[in-house]
Amino acid sequence: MAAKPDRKTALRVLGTLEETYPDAHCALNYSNPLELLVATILSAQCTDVRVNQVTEGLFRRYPDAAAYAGADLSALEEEIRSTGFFRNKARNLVACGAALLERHGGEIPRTLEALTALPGVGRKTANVVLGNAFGLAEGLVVDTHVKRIAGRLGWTRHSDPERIERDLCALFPREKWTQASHVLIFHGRQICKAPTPLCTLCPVLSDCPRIGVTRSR
DNA sequence: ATCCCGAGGG
DNA sequence: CCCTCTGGAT
Repeated sequence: MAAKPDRKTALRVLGTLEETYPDAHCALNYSNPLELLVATILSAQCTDVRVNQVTEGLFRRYPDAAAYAGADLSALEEEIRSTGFFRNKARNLVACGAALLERHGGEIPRTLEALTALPGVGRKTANVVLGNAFGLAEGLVVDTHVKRIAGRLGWTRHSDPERIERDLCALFPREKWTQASHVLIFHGRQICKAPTPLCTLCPVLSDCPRIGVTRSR
């Protein structure tokens, strides 16, 4: 049996990560909820740097939900082509604009349920928007980095992101969820990488179950 | 070849 | 749980 995650240890780890990465923040740094939503939709399998480049011009041409709803699909595809998965993303952005108009008067809804009901918006994107645009996080942002770290630290034994999120929510108080997402993602990108973590540089190595199991450099 | 702050469908 | 969708950087 895997030892169940120790809440006290987990909180200590999180505290250390917060001290180590005081500037950890959302890589898609948009206070406008629509911009954040669009940027996050575009971020699938794409670097945040490229998303920021692409969205820079995009927001001028598509300032609101109506602009996406009425967009020319193939033109939008071309504009976001370099972010990958561009056909899915363009179709979703247009459908999303229409859904925002029909269901929410062109505004961005503020609940997980309403956000995930939008085309192309899953749990991860919804949590990013809720936490960073509204300060109303209903959970943690579980991306590939958070998945990996939660597994390595023994915080979860699940692989399904929804169940991982449940485990992490149980581990940390609600007011820490958004910042926890940021430091975990930052740590995952800089240190606890896949497949080779830079353990010699890791600030929470002494609390990591992988000591003695995994070699690193 | 492998990775990038995923979503939706089988 | 699996698979597909896609381009760009390293």
